Amino acid sequence: MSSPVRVRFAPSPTGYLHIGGARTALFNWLFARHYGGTFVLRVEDTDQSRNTEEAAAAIYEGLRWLELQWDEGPHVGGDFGPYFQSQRNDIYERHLKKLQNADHIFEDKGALRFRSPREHVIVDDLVAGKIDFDLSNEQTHPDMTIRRPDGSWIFHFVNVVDDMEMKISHVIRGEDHLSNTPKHIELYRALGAEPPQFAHIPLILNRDGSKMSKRDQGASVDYYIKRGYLPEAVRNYLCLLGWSPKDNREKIDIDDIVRIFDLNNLVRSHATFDPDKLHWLNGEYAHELSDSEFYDRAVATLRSAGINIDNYSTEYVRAALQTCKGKINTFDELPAYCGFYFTDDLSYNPDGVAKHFTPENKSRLEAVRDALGQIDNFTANEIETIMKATAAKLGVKVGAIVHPSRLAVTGSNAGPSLYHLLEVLGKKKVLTRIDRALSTF
RNA sequence: GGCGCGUUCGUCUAGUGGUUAGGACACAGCCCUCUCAAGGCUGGUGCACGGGUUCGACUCCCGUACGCGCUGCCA
Repeated sequence: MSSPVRVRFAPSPTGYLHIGGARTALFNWLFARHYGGTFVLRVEDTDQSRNTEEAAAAIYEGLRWLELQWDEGPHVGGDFGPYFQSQRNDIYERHLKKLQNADHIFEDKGALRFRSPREHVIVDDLVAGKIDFDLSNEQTHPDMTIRRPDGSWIFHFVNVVDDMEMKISHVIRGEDHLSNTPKHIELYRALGAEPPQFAHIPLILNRDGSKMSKRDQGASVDYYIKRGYLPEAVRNYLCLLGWSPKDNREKIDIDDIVRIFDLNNLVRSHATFDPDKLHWLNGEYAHELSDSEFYDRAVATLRSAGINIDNYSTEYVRAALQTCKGKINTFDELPAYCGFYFTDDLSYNPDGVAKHFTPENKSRLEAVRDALGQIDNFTANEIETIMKATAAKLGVKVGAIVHPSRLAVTGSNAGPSLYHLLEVLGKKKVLTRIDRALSTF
């Protein structure tokens, strides 16, 4: 690569960061990092909406969350600003003048249009390959508008001017722009500039094959932030959509990806977003969080779920959460998983009641209560020993008393290790809960 | 309609003329086990279709079908 690598992510401030946009940003970022280039963030707010900063905030937040730090752009500045199109009017005027002087522009009912040279344009795309577009027919390829009668600019023109002015070397964007590219190339040429290299990456679709749009659940990065997904996991998953390390790895360190990422090995077909795989991958990351990382995230999740953990000692909360570590894939599963630690007002799972709160289990549960009541040193080890001994005495498998016990104490059929959760709850609470359950039989 | 791009298990993908078509998610079964997970093992499902080219096509060419995109004074 002869000229320095400069790429950009150029979203319009819509108030949210689309998951597809996030991947576009990610691929730009990866490419820049791989080649030691510059990643520019430019806000395409040509429609002059008043709340640009507010609407762009979600984009900043999403990019920061994914740790896709931009080298130039809003908040960080740079030598090619301003980085908001709404502030670059004089630049557009200047280039418009150039085009007008060269007779490339004509007026049409107050709007300005660019007169196409009407030739074939070859797009040599890094992903899609060489494509020949025939723009010679005016009927099928009308001259594009570049400015509205009210003076506002059309995307195609400002996008090209900005990429040119900002010395963008590679335009990496969604494939929905592929068909626009020959028109853009005409503009570059008319402005006397060499077009950048183009790389059009395939789109991300929904399960049903439709394009992911704002309305679709999970189409916004914000969705994953709110649900307590891990940014490394989401970022990793996004990398796997349209790109592959080709060695069967799925969970890959971002530094490794930076090392091997390139544009010429991108997949050319569209990808379907698979929430299940993301969920799994998030679990892979969640399971290897350190104890303190897990604790911090868990506490934040419980707080925002409205679970009152402040009535409990730090020691208790810490011990409770420790029994959940490695058991959940995403943090939004946590409140339901461990809520029983933080309330005495349990409701019993109906299926579980039907299955485990049976007449024959009543005496077993009573036996469990009595046995647990005998324990002085109420630890998981001791509890396990006693439970097994009790089962043996009753002549049943330990599972036969574990299930009703779990239901009695947590209200659920699934959860953390029973012996450990009993220890955390403490003898007093455990006995109270078993008695309460017994009274419902 | 025109133009462009695409099509390998349900999904993400590996594969660039000769492979038992590999991996992952999901799914099913088994093992382990105090539940649920995790982990281990096993299993099923795939080259859109039709023509070529070739000794030989998932791989190359041409069509068809289907999908998606563009065709805006949206970005």
